Amino acid sequence: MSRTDTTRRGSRQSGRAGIRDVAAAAGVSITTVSDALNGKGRLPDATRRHVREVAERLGYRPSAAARTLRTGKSGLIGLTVTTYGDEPFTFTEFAYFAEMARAATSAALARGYALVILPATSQHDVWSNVALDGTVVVDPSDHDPVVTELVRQGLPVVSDGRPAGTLPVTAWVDNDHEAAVLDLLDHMAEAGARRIGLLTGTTTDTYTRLSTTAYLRWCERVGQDPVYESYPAHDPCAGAVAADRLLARPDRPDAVYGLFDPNGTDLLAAARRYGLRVPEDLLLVCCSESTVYAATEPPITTLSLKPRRIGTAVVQLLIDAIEGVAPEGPVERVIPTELIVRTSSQRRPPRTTVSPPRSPASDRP
Amino acid sequence: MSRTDTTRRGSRQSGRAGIRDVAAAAGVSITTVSDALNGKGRLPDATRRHVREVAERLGYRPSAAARTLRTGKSGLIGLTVTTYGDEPFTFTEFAYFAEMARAATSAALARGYALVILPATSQHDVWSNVALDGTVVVDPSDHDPVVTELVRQGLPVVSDGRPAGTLPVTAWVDNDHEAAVLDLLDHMAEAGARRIGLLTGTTTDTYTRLSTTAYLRWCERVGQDPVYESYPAHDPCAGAVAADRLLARPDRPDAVYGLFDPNGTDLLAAARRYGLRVPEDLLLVCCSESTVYAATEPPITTLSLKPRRIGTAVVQLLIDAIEGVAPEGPVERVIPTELIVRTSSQRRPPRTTVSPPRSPASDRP
DNA sequence: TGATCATGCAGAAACGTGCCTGCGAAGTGG
DNA sequence: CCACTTCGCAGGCACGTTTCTGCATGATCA
Repeated sequence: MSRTDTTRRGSRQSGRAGIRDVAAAAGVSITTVSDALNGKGRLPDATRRHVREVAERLGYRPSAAARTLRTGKSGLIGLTVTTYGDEPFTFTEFAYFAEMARAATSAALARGYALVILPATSQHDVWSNVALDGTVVVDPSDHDPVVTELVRQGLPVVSDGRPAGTLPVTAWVDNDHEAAVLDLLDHMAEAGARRIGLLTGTTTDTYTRLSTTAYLRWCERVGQDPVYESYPAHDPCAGAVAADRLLARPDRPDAVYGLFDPNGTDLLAAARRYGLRVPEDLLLVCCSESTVYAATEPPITTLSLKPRRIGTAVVQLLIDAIEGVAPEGPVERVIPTELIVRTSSQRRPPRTTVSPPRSPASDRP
Repeated sequence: MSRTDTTRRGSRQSGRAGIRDVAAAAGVSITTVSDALNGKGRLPDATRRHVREVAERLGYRPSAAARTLRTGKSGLIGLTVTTYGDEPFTFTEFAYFAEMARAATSAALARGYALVILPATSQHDVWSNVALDGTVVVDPSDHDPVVTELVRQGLPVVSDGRPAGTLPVTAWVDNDHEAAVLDLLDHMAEAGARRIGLLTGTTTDTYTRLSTTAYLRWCERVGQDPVYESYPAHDPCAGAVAADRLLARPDRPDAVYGLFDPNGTDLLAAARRYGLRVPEDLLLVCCSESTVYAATEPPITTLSLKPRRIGTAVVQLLIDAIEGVAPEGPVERVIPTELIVRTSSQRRPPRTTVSPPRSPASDRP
């Protein structure tokens, strides 16, 4: 009677073996199978081994959907990238995102979670079609609708980038952008820069805003007139144009810091166009994670935001919150930046000649 | 009676609104809500609008887990990267993977699917914890255990890279590696190469094998003795050493093709060490998607495998198979490669002088 | 010897949907 | 006026787990 009930519709209906099939094959109940496989309940080792063996023989894999429905945990976390403008999907366009996403994926897997990459501007379809335990949001805008929707659903949200305003994130991770910019400007000034220009963005995200105000504060402190050009960061052509404008100004700077990844090559090209030598006539620093700048002529000093450490920290905090390990109240974590000094920001480099046969050691540090 | 039954345990038990809450609030049955929201059944527009409005007001989002359990479709597809050796997660180490993953993610989202990146060597935990509708496998090895397990579960599997042996994949996408190598060797021979060397790998994956045999065939055809060095592709240091060995040989080649991404810089460094000028004394080509090689001294000719097109094609085929749009039998799709010719493989370049003020046009084509 | 208790397991209720079945009411043709 | 179709919607089962509750059985103890 009970046997016919458990095998109600035949054991091979859906092709895959279910927990009922295992129970029938092992001659035990569904409960016993579940307990044996999950290490719960009070079962003698003999039964446990027997059930495990039968499950193995049948190639049983528990249904992730059913488990998620029952337990409320899916083991999936989302990684949201806020796409600029109408661009379809600019992820990995910048090396920062690629590095950060890689570290986040690794960190998630190490703790038994899988990571799903979702653009913020995606059709709502995809968002509600995947069961998430929590989400990492990259650079959320003020009053971000995605974030508010997620917290309304009761999901923990950790942001890469200090949230603007009163955005109710569970935790956030960021660099100290202001300190980084101040430090970097000091570095250029020490290298002999008299008037430092800035290549910045027109967007209002936290990174752009903090970096720009830090620049303005620094200018005020040292008594220099600000010299900067802004452009929409998502448009690479606009970046090249802005770089050109900056060097075409009557009050042309003798050093420039570019906030975005492609600014280095753009500024280098513009400098060549105006016959400016780097670093003799123009000091150059840009914020980038790209390895390209180790191989340019000359190599360009970059500010690294340490995306790997950020990606790892963000995921750790998120999983802590999901599993309830997190302390009370919002958590903030600041990751130090690193200035990778290369030729472009040293007015008196070790070798100022354009030596063709460089030593191999200088290529692979 | 029926009302108390539907709201059995109170409507606010789990915090989120369920379909029952919507039904109760709208004064209709669960079936009607489901039909109204999914556009099924026969309902007058008035009821449909009313239900949609109530659902919107309550902020109702259907449970992805429940829907997956019911329908059997999760809207998730996996992207497996076969990690080399014990390396934790070499994904995006090579630009090829990064580009391919990005294109795959985009293509999946465009069709309403989300993409999960999973390493093949991960603990089985993660694999069975996420409900996948199908999987993309990158460069599966012969008799790949992951692939066989997946097809045993009845999931469609599409591979990037022609499967070796009788691996039962649903479809595959690949370049014509043999044709690409033959074409590329011809190109170098036309540029004046007399003896072309090869930097290859010790692994037995399809890409390495096909490329190497194509090289050997070409050598036989033109009557040249093969000159090659092999090394484990996952070890960057080994690559540098192998490049050095190749140029240190008594029968030193006057042209080299490197199969892997970092080979270009490695060979360039080795050439400098031996005082060889590129391209005057040594022609250089390597297979890479990295933009670094546009900016090296000199710029290096690369073979692009078009990872974006591959990533897109792979996902399209997979989703076709999932949705049953696919034709009978295995599908094969060959993506053409592209040889990006730069200075390193042209013995008589347009400008052979090291002109300092290059024209801006040459930087941004 | 009867009461108490740990042990080993089975029953069954959820979890939140989708969809098949079916039932009353309203319209329609003879 | 009756059979018959169509419309509009409700009931209820099933998806495959986890887990709470509970029931025998043998062991232990007063």
